[in-house]
Amino acid sequence: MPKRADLSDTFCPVGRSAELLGDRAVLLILRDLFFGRRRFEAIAANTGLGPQLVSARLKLMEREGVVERHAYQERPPRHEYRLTAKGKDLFDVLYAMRNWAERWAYAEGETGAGPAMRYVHRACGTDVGTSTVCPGCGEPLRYGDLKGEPSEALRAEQAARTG
Amino acid sequence: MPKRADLSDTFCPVGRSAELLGDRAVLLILRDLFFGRRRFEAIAANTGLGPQLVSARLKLMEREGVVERHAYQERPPRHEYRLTAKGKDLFDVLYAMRNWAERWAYAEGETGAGPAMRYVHRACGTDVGTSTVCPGCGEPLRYGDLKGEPSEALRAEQAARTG
DNA sequence: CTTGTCACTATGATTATCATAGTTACGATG
DNA sequence: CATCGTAACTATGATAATCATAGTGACAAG
Repeated sequence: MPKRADLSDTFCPVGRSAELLGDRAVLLILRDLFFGRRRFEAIAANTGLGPQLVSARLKLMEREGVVERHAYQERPPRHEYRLTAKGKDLFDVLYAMRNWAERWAYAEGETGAGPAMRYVHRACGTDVGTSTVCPGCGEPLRYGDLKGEPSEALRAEQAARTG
Repeated sequence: MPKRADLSDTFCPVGRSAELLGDRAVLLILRDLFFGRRRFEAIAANTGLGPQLVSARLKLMEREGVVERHAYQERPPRHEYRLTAKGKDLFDVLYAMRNWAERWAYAEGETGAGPAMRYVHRACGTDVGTSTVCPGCGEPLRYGDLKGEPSEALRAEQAARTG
């Protein structure tokens, strides 16, 4: 491809987000980071992306300020990647994607009974379904408010990928 | 590229969404459709994408059931593209992207005073800022509840692109 | 001193994307 | 009736991103 058009200076907010988020690899890496996977190899294994692509995208995300590279030990040198505040604030986007998929992207009963990924509001214990506001207590849902529990099908799939 | 890994059968909901939404062109086309642009040429002009790419993505989106091709006149044959219910339900994703960008992707005062795109809750007239719940009346915000008003900077940019 | 782990980098084949130009179907203008 | 204009595309060739696979550097353990 010739260099794709740059959207980083458009005044449209969706355009600016699309520069970073309009990329499969970035979305998958973000998903893993939100899920608590911080190490390079773990992300590469679970996403199924090649190490070159993971490396390139993590560098991009670091430049964009959504992740931070952090040494968790010196000898041998080992690093992990953490979401910054700007990165954590992408939770709403990923959660909206999840909600949409749960509503539209599965065949009847494909994940057994219930959603592929169940979320419970920590504060009140309510299963939030696919709402942006807790159906129990009415509070808007933010990053950290929810406890996710993967369905049996999803757990099995992840186990197969990560060995 | 070699054929990229297929995510349409993963059990992860973010993965399933990423298959469609992890693509700049799809996001830009969705943005335009939400904004009321339904004609092929209008979308191509405003997004800046080539007609080949717009054509390919609209076909993909039709296969995925998020848009419908609709003839609005017979002679000469003219078509427009409309969001289906499944497509309209992507509003939360685009809105979350917009909110994130408004909070993080602009330099101080870059769009003048206020956001690049202002949204007002139709039901109560409150400026919703970057919330998912109306700060005035507390209602969750859905597609159709909001009236968008582009900033002067954004209006000028769009006018320049669409001639 | 060989094997193993983590975090990458290098290489080559394949394919998506862009810019530009061309096509089809018609209506309107001169 | 020949040309111009518009909408909605399709065709072509150059360029660049992606994938699979293999390899590197730093260390630790056996």
